[in-house]
Amino acid sequence: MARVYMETLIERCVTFSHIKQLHSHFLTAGHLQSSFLRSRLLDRCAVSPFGDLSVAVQIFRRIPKPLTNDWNAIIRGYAASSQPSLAFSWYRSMLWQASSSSLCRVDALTCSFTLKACARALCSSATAQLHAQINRRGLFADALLCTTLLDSYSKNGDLISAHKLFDEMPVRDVASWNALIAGLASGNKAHEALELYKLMETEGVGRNEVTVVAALGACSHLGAIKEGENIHGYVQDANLDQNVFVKNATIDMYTKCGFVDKAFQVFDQFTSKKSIVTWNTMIMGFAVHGEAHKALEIFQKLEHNSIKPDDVSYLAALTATRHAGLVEYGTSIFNSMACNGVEPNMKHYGCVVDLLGRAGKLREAHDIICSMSMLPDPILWQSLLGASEIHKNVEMAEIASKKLIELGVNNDGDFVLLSNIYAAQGRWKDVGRVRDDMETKQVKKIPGLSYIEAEGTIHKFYNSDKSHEQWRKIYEKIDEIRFKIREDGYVAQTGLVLHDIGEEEKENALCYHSEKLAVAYGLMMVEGAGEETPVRVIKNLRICGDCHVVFKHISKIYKREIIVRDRVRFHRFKDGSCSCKDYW
DNA sequence: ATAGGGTTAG
Repeated sequence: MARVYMETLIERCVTFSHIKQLHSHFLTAGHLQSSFLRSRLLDRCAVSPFGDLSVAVQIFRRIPKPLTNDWNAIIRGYAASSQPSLAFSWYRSMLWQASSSSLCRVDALTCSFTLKACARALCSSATAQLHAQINRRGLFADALLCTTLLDSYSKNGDLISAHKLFDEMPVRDVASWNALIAGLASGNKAHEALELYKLMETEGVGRNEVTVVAALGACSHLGAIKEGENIHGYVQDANLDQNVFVKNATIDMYTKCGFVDKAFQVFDQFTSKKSIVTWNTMIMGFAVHGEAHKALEIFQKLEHNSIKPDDVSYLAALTATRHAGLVEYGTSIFNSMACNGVEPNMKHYGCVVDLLGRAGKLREAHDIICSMSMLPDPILWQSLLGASEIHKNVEMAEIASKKLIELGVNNDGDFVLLSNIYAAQGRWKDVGRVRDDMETKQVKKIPGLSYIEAEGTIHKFYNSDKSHEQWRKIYEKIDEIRFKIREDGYVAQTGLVLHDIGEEEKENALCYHSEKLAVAYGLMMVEGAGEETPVRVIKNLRICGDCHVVFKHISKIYKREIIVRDRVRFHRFKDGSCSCKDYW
């Protein structure tokens, strides 16, 4: 039989039994002598979803003198497997073999597959070694291979090397740009990602679906709605909007920028096939905006559309109940997971512990942590500690703190919470002890940071920050706000201040919080704009309780909607109340 | 000939 025909047969294998039949046929017909057909079959067996890597390895072992492509098939299989790091040992064996045989040599594909393994196994040292190999073997001009290398640097978080490589690459195409933009967007360099995206536009480099997905992701991170809208506009102009990845990224962008209704509009008008991620993104979108009923309605629609919810769907639904305090609903969802074939993971536990704890069921939350079959991670105890603070339960707080100390967690927030609980009861001696602990343990403090987009740039504020060029005006604005909200009945939440100092000093310690500075600046900037323009602020930590009260007053007195994205959810202040209904 | 870049998550 002709080789071309056999090749077609390999391509037509869609079950494992096809592969096995073909393999036996090859054996009897002597086709395994043909290195071309052999490596094609090996590749199919090693990487296709219905294949079997261990069988591929068995076949490989029986090859007396494996050639380059036989090795490549196995390395490719391991790179795509659940143990990508095993690809490295195969790569090393191949290198060794190649040094003593003229039948196999490390080529561009070998490097490409091994780099894929580096990206998946998060191994930056191997990435650098491969980089050296690529240079030594004169493969640097290969644009595809260089992009794979760039991607591996990106995924390993080495954005400096990724960027340097990008600058040095002799040939770049759209995929090279995409790899770097995606790396920057997910590596806490979303701003640079958008800069690069805009550079693509000005340099006239063609953008595609992958480009806009990465750029939209950067907007989601930043909450950069203006740029997000621009990209969405481009998506529509360039007819990229029927791609499901693009849709999902767009929905997520509108959600994370605070416009969940707009996100739903995009979701609702999406006529081509939704993926499970589309559904999950929308459920999570409503969940973090506190719209639990809409989130859960969509969660139930999964069933009506005969779509099996996955682990993220459950997490999103649990998140919805968590932010709305729907304890019974949440518990029943949690308990139904295992029956529906989805085992709860650490994040599901995190959600449920928070749900119960926040609702004041501290004992139940504690018991769930203790009943877990896996080792509970520190976040669960942190969550219980946070709930203990809300419900002023010293005993449970001490249990949780003790666990955290045992686990060697040195997070300033935990110490602050504990000291908060003592402070709320006037136990200043205990407060002092916790403070001393913080000193001796050299706990690192994450500073609160809020930022706001105005006139196309991002303005950042820390607590009591005076670095903004308009800081005097901002502080004057805060004085004005304080005066007006006092008339509206505001009383400072001085119980939130940790130090044993006078009331007036406590109030002063609160009033220049980063989120207040950002909101005050935002109010100044939208003064001329219509009432429908909200002030949108993003904070890296959770919003402070006093700021929460203040923003409710502001939204009423200044007739201005304020949208705050904190570390875990959105707060929308309107007409004197917040979308979280004071439950957070 | 065979290879590269993408979405949701406490």
